Amino acid sequence: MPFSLRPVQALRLWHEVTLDAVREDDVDLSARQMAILLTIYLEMPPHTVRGLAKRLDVTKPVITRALDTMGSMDLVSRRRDDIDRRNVIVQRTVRGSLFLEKLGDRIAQRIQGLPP
Amino acid sequence: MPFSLRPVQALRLWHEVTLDAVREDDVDLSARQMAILLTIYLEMPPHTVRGLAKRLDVTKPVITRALDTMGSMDLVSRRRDDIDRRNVIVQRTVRGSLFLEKLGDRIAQRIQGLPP
DNA sequence: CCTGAATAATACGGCTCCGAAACGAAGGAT
DNA sequence: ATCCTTCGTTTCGGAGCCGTATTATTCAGG
Repeated sequence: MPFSLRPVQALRLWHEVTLDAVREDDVDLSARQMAILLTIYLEMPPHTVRGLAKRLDVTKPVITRALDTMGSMDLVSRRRDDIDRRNVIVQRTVRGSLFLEKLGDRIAQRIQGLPP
Repeated sequence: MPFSLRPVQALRLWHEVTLDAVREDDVDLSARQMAILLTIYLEMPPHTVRGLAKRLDVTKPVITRALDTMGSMDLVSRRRDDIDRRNVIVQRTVRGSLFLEKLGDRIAQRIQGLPP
């Protein structure tokens, strides 16, 4: 039996999780940055700038800048591809893993508390 | 029986919804802006700058700036409180309602498609 | 080699956003 | 009328981010 949720309940879930994140995290990521981060951590590697740009349907500089910012926050890291040195491989970090782990726990916890 | 979800499944849900939003919407809201918008639309009015700042645990200029930006996007509107003219009342707009309605539908739809 | 394609990064002008501090307008108390 | 508080906004220097266009590096094919 699939779990279903009215849109307004879904919005409340989103609201609670977002509110928690704003209050407890020091980082304030945009939707684009969050999408990039989640793609890197959830989808099959390798991740390149071009691939991410295509996946999100945004321009490449958007990805480069987001990686600059999140790299300086130590949420992701970059290295050159040794096989094709034009490519940049985007990699996970310990801090990024912890950040998303916390987010996942928050969402799961909030879903648990929803009306049946 | 409460619906439960592993954190990694919860993250996948978040990922899919965020990815949809990035690809289909022209607006790219930060977590703070989204939290403000959802608070305005889901919680009991009236909403003031000070109240929102307290709710999100951020400074007042953060709220003012976010309202500037989202106001120019026609996602929210402001008017003076006639009773206490120091206050500013934050109000919903048609476009904001449509935006969040779309988001709620997206989340509900993605939850439906999750493994049981 | 040399040329052309592909990749990521950068330059640009313009806008948003930051936290801390100062500001003006309005209300409350006496 | 005069303080004092409250509220939202603005200012400041510094930083991030936008899309478009350009650059540098690398690869692939003749």
